[in-house]
Amino acid sequence: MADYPEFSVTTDLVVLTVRGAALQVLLVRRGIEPFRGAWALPGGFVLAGEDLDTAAVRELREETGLTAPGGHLEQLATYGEPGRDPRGRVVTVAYLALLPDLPTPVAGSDAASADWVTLPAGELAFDHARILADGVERARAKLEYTPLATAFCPPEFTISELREVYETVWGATLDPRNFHRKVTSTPGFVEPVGRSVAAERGRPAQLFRRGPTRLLHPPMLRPAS
Amino acid sequence: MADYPEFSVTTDLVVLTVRGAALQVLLVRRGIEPFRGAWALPGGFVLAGEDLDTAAVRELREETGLTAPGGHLEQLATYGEPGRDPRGRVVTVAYLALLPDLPTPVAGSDAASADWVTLPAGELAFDHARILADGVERARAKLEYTPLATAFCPPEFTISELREVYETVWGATLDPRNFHRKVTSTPGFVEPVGRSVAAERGRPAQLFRRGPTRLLHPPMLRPAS
DNA sequence: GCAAAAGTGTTCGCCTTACACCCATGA
DNA sequence: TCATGGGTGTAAGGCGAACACTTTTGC
Repeated sequence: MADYPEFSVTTDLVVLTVRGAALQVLLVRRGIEPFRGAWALPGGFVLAGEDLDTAAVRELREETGLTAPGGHLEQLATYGEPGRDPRGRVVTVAYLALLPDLPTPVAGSDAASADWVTLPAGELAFDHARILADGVERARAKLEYTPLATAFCPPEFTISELREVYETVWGATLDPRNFHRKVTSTPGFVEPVGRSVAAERGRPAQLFRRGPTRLLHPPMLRPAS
Repeated sequence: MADYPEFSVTTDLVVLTVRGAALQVLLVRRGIEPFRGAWALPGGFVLAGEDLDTAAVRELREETGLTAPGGHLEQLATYGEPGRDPRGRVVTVAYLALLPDLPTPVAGSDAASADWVTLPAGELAFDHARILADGVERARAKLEYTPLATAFCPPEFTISELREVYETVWGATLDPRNFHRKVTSTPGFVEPVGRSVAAERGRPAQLFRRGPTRLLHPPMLRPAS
């Protein structure tokens, strides 16, 4: 063991949400060098005796004040190119988090300042632009064959809200009628709550909550580019 | 940086191949403690100044003597649970490699001994059984929507050979006629070489090589379980 | 009633499936 | 000529895309 090089290990988070009609990512302004003042993904060093997943959850809570109830957190990929951090040899295990649009704004507790930024998000510190791009691509792909779009929604939601998530993340427009039928006919995707909610205009929409299925059969199909 | 804990980083490889009608994984017998004498995934420590991908390619070459020409190598996932290595805090970046059934047997150059083991592969050192399971699941899923099955085949192959790869990895039987039509009609999946090869019995089969497509439209469908 | 959004019915065409059938070779 | 595997034709059924149509609300 002593013959081999030592690394620092960090977890960085690609935290995505859908607000209005925009896909947004949680970014922090770096308060220290390197890249002081630049936007970066939230994250930090893994502590001794701490699991990688635990570190990611802790960073998410520290940066956003949330524990992702109803949200989703998964490992994305690991980045370890020798020159990627000027401070030394740092390996970053990136995580992807999908959260509903929470009324609580970001409380930058220990970060200099944190904010939601609409994509595309311009220049980022380190290789975070690439990590962000990988996370967005993963999210787009996973909407097809998993019910993870519900992670962007509150616990109870309408089919239209769910459709807006798909349209925002994919940057496409979907037929409301066929989307409704597809979602409600896919076993275990959503379950009716039994109540309705009045919209600003038009017929009230039924409320649904997420179903038990973790994999969609058949998958939702992204329109041809 | 000095305030944060130091880690060792390794790359471990899930190297899969299809031989005969069996899905096999490359395993090594550990020559040193811990887990001396047990089967383990090939791999080793990342060197100073070495990229993670580069380390994976190096380990693959050192353990198998191959540079995976025509094969496939991708990052799988990262495992960093505190107690997973009794020697200390080790984070392992796992890679998945898909290789054709090479005439060259495994040359265990610096490993104690390496061999192909038919799945399922019993007890493994560390948490390698879980890493292996993750790799097999990734391979099964990727055959659906990518042309990676060709990574298990030699540069030129018949449609029947490709079908045997699918059948072996999925553990399912596929209709030869429909499989042939599906593969040859999916744009960019395979390209005809123009030559044929005589089989032991029956009509000679046309040879194909892999096409340029990286994503299958439409995907190959796994039969309902 | 009218506008607007929710939700249903129906048709068309493509793709999968199942399987009949023909082709090319060795014995 | 027969057995065997390679490859094509074709009809039935399922599903997605498109869109007409009905339902339920606010004004």
